[in-house]
Amino acid sequence: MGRMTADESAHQAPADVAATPRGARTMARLRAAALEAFAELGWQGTRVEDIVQRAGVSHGTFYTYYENKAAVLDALVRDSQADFAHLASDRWEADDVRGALERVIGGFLDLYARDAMLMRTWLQAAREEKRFGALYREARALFVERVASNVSAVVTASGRTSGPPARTVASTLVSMVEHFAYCWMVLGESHERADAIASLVLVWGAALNALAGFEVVELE
Amino acid sequence: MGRMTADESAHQAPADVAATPRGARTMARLRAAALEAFAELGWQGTRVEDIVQRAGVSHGTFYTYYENKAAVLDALVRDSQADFAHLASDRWEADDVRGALERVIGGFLDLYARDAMLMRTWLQAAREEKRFGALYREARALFVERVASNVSAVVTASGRTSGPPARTVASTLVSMVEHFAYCWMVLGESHERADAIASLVLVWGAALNALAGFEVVELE
Amino acid sequence: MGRMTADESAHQAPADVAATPRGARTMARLRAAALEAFAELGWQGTRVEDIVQRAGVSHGTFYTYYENKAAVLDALVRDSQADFAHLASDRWEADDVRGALERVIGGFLDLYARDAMLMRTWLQAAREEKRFGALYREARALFVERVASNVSAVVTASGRTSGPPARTVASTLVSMVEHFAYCWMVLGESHERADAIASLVLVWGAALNALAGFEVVELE
Amino acid sequence: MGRMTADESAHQAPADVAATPRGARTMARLRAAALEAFAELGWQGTRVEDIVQRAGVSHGTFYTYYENKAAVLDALVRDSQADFAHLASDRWEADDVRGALERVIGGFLDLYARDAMLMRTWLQAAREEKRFGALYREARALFVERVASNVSAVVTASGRTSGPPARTVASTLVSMVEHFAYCWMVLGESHERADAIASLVLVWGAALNALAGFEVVELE
DNA sequence: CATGAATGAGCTTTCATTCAT
DNA sequence: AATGAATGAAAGCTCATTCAT
Repeated sequence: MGRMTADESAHQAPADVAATPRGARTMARLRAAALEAFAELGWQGTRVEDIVQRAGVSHGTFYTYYENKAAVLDALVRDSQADFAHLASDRWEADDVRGALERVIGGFLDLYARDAMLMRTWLQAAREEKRFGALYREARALFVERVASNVSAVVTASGRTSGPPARTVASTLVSMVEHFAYCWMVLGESHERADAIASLVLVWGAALNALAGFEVVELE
Repeated sequence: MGRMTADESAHQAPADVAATPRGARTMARLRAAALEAFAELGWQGTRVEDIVQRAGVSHGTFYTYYENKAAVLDALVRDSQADFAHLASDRWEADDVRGALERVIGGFLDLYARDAMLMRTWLQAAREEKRFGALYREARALFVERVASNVSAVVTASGRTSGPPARTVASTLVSMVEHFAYCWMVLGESHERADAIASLVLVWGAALNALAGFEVVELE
Repeated sequence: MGRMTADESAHQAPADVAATPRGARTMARLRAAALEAFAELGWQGTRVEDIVQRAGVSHGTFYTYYENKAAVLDALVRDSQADFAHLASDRWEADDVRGALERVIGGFLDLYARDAMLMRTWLQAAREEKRFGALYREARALFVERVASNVSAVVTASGRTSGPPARTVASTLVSMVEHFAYCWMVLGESHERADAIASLVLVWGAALNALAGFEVVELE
Repeated sequence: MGRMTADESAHQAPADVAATPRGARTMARLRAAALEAFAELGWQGTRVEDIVQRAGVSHGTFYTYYENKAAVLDALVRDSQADFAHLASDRWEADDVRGALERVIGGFLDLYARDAMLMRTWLQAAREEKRFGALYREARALFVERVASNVSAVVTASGRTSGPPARTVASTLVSMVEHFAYCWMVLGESHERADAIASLVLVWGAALNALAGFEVVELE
């Protein structure tokens, strides 16, 4: 979901610090250590000290590569979001909407599972640092817009014109997947993967069918 | 949604400090000042200093009434959640499921609108303070459980037995309303109230119909 | 010499922190401790820690009264400069120019002796902090301007019109007294007070006589 | 003015690093870069990083040539002061004292103008680093002593014996020229070169005449 | 009940200097 | 000779909380 603006990526470390293999190795260790620390201690709770300890480097070295802990998180989130963005860009083929739903929802949940700790950290940071809040809104907006455009296509094809705006519907559907994933994988609500996908596909499918006025998505 | 546990309410101010009218007035001013400060500065950004300044009392006075800023937020959230809990406890009558959906969804959005700044603060705090995280999970669990029980009743009445578990479906539906409300009223995503309710009722209704296998909720 | 501008005094502690006698006492101790620390350790060498240790208060207390070490120095310098400013404002009476010179030069040297360590600190700070550099230029400009105006009066009375501008002459004379005092009392150059005054008065007097074309200042 | 003591020059780079043409070039670039950096950023404000960037060499290379930034400044100041020392060593011929004054004062101002940024840096450094403070006092002492000896000669020739000691008078006169030059060329006080020389020669000349008791220096 | 001065632990960031390559 | 990654000490400032008045 989304992509950095120039401003947001402005705080990256100079490209040349990792020019040597040694530098690249240290940078990678700092990244991994940061992820680990964020997972264990949370965004707030993580001090630069916690990162460098896990990376096994000195305090000062951190600042050779990242301006501050926000810069490391930024780098981590940017990579993760690139993968999410792929999902959003898929078009739903009219003859296999169900398949499209399964792919986008399943893919989303899988990525979320992979990056759950990162998502948690990002959302923690987003509550307090404008930078990450804006990034979140931007990433979400992209997702909502792509879903809205697919929903629109389905409804238009069906000939229906009434009903709530596709953007609002898309916003509710995206909210559902996103927050469900958060509650499941970050807060620890207990669910089976198969049930989760079945539920989400059922709700999305039923909603699309209702909007279209006939069975666009096979639910049985 | 939810209710304090003994442990969480343990840090209330001594009952007697607010016994006098003067004490009660000071306490009320601190509450109002805290809400205002949280809204303006966020959970992190609010210092005890910011609260007492707005309340027009001295620094030390704060601690006469509340143990720390978490205690004020706790009190504010507790009151707000009592209202949310009412919504969750409604049973959906079989002959007017649509009406029930509209009441619970509409009521939720109205309460959320009233307390949007408080919700924001609470969620900020929940990301970093165990106390509020637990409170959030508890409140949410209550809601999910009540919705699951209503969904179950609808499905059972229809005679269907297959499909995803009611608890998982309920979790997705509750996630949808809750996060949509957050994105709309806290993050500032732009929506019309009527469209919002229409969308949410449509999705919930369609999902219930799909689960039940026939039109439990009239959608036209 | 000179007076604070609004901007320069902007960083003063809030007036009310020293409202109580206890607060006033602490503030005075911090001032005295700062002066002592500056004298011993120099501007650069003095850490807030050095000040609070000498004052016998905790680190945090310092920041209740002063924003940083520059703010204490500002306060100290402001008071000192008020005294210097008095000297500069004297008009030289035509019938006792020598007396006027002795008063202004002697007075300057006495004040400088009293505040030598403060002057040293101020000048150290002025080399690196714009705030104090500007303050110094301002204080000096006031002095030069007053001297120039007195020199002008003497020359005009004499009927002479040629010669270098009074402002330039005043600048050289003020430089002489000021830097001589610095080298003597700060750098430790060895001089007798009587010789110092005799030399300075001799040079100023001779210069005035030369400008006026006859003996305005009696030198024998 | 002045010359290094063994101790102060002890920290020179090993003689052989600049033995090769390449080494000599790098060293020269570091010198020039340092001067530039000091002028732009001040003594405090200049980091080794700022110097090597301007010189286009790596961080580590700096330490091949100079022990630290003080060592570069030391080298720069040493060269500059050699030129000042020439001025001080001139004897004033009895039949052209005015010419001697014009040469020494004019020469001083010209050198000061050429090296104003270096003087500023040196004086900044002198306020905080003993090494440069001592160097300054030494350079100044030499100047004062030479002037005192010339003043003495003039007075002795005149037959006068009373009056303040030549050393004290010389100290005031040297202070005047030096600090006037600083205020003019470093602090930016506005003066015309001709007026500056006229004023300074007038004051020195008048002082000498007063000491001698007759017109040693023609002032009209 | 109210006041507000005092405390001090805690985290961030900078940069001179070293040294393995 | 040159490189540049790594080091780590050092200092500033904030703010929740206490407690004497």
